[in-house]
Amino acid sequence: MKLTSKGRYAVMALVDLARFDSINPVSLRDISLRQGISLDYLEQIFSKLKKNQIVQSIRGTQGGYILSKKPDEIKLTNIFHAVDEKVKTVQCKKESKKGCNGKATKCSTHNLWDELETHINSFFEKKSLEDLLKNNNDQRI
Amino acid sequence: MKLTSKGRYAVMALVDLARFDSINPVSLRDISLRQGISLDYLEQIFSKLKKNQIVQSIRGTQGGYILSKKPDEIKLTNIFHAVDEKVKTVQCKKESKKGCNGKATKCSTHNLWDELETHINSFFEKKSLEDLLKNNNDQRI
DNA sequence: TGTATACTTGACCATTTTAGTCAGGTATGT
DNA sequence: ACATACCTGACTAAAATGGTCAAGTATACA
Repeated sequence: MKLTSKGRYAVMALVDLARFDSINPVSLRDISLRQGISLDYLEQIFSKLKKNQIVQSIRGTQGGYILSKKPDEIKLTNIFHAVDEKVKTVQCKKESKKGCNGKATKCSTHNLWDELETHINSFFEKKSLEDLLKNNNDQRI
Repeated sequence: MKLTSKGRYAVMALVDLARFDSINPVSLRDISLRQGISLDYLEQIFSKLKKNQIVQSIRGTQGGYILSKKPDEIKLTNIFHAVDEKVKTVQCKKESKKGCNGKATKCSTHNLWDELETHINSFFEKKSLEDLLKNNNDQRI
């Protein structure tokens, strides 16, 4: 299962963006400084967020990024998906002829991981950027 | 967050054990053959399961391992904890003087990971080995 | 008492993933 | 034209993963 800093950074950056993009586009440089995330790494992340239509870019001086949708329309599941944070627990290779671990049948834990993924995904599908914004109103950075 | 093959193997091995240990102790060799898990790796895993009182070992010929408790008393959370599968999503270092990412305050996603961990743990706390046994009655290996 | 079985421990290692860095671009507002 | 800021791809150090290998120790049983 993958749930690492990349996903966390993506969420942090978008929360930052959501707070400031109503006036001007927000440059990655600003996000980098405010959130303490490497600029180069942010660029990689935003490249993916853009491909997935979560943000829009505006080039040139005073350029930057803005959200493509309203914060309540951006679910965490969208964000994680965009940056390749797969909520995939363990690989019981699905499409090989063999079942899990080379056996002819499913391993005894196969269904378990399916259930777990559903459980986790339901969490991320409910949560939106908007929810996180509310949550952090009194925790100014 | 970590949820990898080690945890999956531990669960698979214990399901195997639960099915066969009522008659004789089950040797790791048998589990290795039935489940397709390396014997050497199983030994590492069972060393930890033993330290955490999930299994007991019986040495010598005809020796092997047996469960320390009944399958319905062994929750998945116990198993994962034993083999160091921490359901720890991302490190926002808790006890450092600095907050997350070197900032003075919590990062905007800090609470999120706490909630997620709670969400996942509640899943594992409900599930027991017994549940998995039932689930696999008609999926003989 | 010898021997096979099976647990026990610790060191080691190849591969993959992670979390970036680096070096160049290109586009655009002023 | 020039500063700003996006854009892209290659590269990499460090850590985690998923094991292997070697050398034991304990016990049952013939």
